[in-house]
Amino acid sequence: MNEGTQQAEPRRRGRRAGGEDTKAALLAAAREVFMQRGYEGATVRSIAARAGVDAAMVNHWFGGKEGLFAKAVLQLPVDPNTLVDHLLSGPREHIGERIVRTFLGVWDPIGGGQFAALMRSVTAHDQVADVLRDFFVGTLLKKVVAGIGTEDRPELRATLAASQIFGMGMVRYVVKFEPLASTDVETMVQAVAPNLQRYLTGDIG
Amino acid sequence: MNEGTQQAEPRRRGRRAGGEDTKAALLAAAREVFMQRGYEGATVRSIAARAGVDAAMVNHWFGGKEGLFAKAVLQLPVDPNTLVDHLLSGPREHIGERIVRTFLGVWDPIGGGQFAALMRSVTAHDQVADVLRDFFVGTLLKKVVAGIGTEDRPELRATLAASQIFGMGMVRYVVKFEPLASTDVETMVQAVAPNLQRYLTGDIG
DNA sequence: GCACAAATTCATCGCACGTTGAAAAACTTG
DNA sequence: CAAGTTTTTCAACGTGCGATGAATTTGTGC
Repeated sequence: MNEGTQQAEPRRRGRRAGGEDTKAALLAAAREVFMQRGYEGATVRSIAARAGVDAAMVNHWFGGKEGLFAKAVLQLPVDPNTLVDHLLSGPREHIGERIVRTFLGVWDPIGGGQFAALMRSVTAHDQVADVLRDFFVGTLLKKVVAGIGTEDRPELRATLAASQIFGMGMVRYVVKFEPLASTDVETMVQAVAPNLQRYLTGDIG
Repeated sequence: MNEGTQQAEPRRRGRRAGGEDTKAALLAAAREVFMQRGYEGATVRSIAARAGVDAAMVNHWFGGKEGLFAKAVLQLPVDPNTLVDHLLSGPREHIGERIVRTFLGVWDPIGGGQFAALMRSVTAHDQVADVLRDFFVGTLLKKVVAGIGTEDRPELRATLAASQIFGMGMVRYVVKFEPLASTDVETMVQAVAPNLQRYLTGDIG
C-alpha cells in the first residue's frame, strides 16, 4: 500500500536521472538486510529491491554478493574515537559503570535486535569475526586499556572485560534469559559494573 | 580421485543389509553439519552424504529438513543431571571455580569449534534459541541456583552468571580475542571464577 | 549536436537446493 | 517359498539463487 494510486510503471531502462546514488543505496540496504538475515539468508535480489534498484547493480558496483558484503559490514554504527573518549572521561574507578551504561544505552533503545543481528553475522561468517576482532581488539580495547593505564597484563584484562560485555549482550538480546533480559539499567549497573571494574583495574590473580 | 582403485559401485537399491541404523546415522551427521554450517548452510544432501545414505531418507524418517533439525538439535553433548551434580559437589564458596573448570574442560578439548557452531545455530534460528533457553533457564540454572541456596534474587544471579559464561565462550571460541583465547585454564580460573562467585553468592547491589 | 562512455534494466543462464514418487532390494510373516 | 511390508536408491521436478550479456537510456566531451 505504499504506492497509493501511483500506477506501477515498470521503471524505464537506462541511466537514471541525476542525483540518485545507487552505490550508497545498495550499501545501506545491504547493511540492513545482512544484519537481519545473515550472509546466506540475505539475497542479492532482496537487497536490490530494498534499494529500489536492479539486482544486476550489485555485480556492476561490487563485483558480486561477497564484495557488497565486505563493504557493507565495515560500516559500524558508532564512531570508535567518540566512544573511547566517552568511556575514558571521568574517574578510572568508575569505568566499569560507564561501560555498562554506555553499552546498554546504545543497544537497549534499538531493542537489541541489532545486536542479535550483529552476533548472527559474527557467528555465521568468519570474515565478520575477523573484522570485529580487528576493530575491537586492535582499535577499541587497545585505546581503552591505554587510557586506563593498568600495568598488569592490560590485554588480558581488556579481553576479560570484553567477555563480560559480549555475554551480557548475548543473554540480554539474543537468548533472552529472564530476568536479566528485562532487568532495568540501574540494577544491571550495580550487578555487572563491579565485575568489569575488577577485570580492568582490580586483582585478577 | 577420492575413490582410488575401488570401482564405484552405484550402490544397489532397496533395503540395506541388516544392522545399520539409518535414522541414527542421519541424526549424528545432522548434528555435525548443522553445528558446522548452521541451519541454512547445512544442506540435506550433505548431511545424507555424511551419513552414507540417500537424501530422500531425510524426508522418509523426519518428514523433511525442519524435522531433522528439530530432532538433531535437541541432543545435547552433556547430561544435565550429571552436570548439575558435578557443579554442586563441594563447598559453595568454590562453585565459581568449578563452573569455569567444567566449562573449559568440556569445550577446550574439542577445540571450541563446537561451541562456535552452537552459537551459530543459536543466533541463526530462533527455534534453537528457544530450545537453549528452555534447557538453560528451565533446567540447568534452576537446579544450580536451588542447590546453592542463595536467597537474594536467585534467578537474576543465575542469568548474570550465564552471561559471564556465554561471554567467555564467545570471546575464547568464536571471535577469539587474544590473549584470552589462548590463556591457560589456571589463569582463566583465577580471573573469572571470583566474578562468577560474586554473581552467585556475593553482594550484587 | 553528435559520437562516445557510463549507468541501468531485462531476459535468461546454470546451478544447487528440498522434495516427491516410482522402482528395487531386503526383511517378515504365514 | 510366496506374498506383503519396510527400507532404500534413483530420477526428476519446481523453485530460487547469483551471475551474465545485450538492450536501452542518460550524461559528457569535443
